[in-house]
Amino acid sequence: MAKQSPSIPDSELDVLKVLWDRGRGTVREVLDALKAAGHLGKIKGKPWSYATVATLLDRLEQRGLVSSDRRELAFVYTPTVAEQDVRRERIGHLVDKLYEGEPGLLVLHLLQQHRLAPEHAKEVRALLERLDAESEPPARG
Amino acid sequence: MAKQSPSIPDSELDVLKVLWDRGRGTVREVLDALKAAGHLGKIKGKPWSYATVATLLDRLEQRGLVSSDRRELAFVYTPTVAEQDVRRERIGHLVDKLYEGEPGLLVLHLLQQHRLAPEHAKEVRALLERLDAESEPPARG
DNA sequence: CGTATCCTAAGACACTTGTCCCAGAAGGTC
DNA sequence: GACCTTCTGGGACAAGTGTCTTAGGATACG
Repeated sequence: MAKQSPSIPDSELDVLKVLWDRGRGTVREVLDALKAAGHLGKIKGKPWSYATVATLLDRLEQRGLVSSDRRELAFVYTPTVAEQDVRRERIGHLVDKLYEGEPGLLVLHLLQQHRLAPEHAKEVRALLERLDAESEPPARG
Repeated sequence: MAKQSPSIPDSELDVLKVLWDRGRGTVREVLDALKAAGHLGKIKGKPWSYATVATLLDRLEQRGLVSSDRRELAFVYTPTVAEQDVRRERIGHLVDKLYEGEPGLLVLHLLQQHRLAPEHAKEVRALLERLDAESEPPARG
């Protein structure tokens, strides 16, 4: 056993997101959800075919990221990883690749180059203070 | 101008980073730098061969991300994109794919799940206050 | 000149990704 | 039972990536 998460491809991620949003779904349901959301393939620039979604779900299952369960006619797929985890993995990768493993640098860049919604900025400040207080030694004299 | 960068592959990024660090370099220099840094291929898990680095530099040139200039014996490669830009592109992608286009959410996640070095935390707080002050009406009284 | 070096060019090759077609099986309908 | 409809299964195939081999040109050195 080596590594089963060679970074999920974008297309599979799109499928996975639908499952995260809905909890579970069949090929057809995922396809419809994507269409409803106006999703388009990155190469052909048009909505995926049923087969494409099926393949993607299949590959996700091979990666162990979703599990399938046959009910009635169709397989129902359920994610076995949390969005959290995938996000964490992606961030980790990005930070390692482009920010020398320093999440702080990424944060700085985000703040400098991407204007965030004010409510997020507020939350960020609050969170930061909380963390600050925690990590600080109880300044005991 | 649309997008000529269908996301740089990781391997090419590794090469590009060396060029960013050193300003420029030949195949051999990049190779040596990577070896010195203990870099290993992701599939074979061993240091790249000269040819691999050459291929990667070549592909980078095809993408228009580095330019080559023959001096003496060897080609010298120089990056034509700034690390900044690549970082921005990557972040944008990540934010779009996993954070509904909200950089603020990413920041929040980073702060919650990745402990950052205290000096970065400090900088972040400072930066945030500055931004805050700027965007706020100069409530001077 | 002959040989050891180092460089480039060209391409090979396996695996991954993006995308889809088609032949059947399973179930419903009259 | 003959027919749809919807699913699954099993490829297929072009591009993109990761990695290397091989052949050959230029340089350097005795």
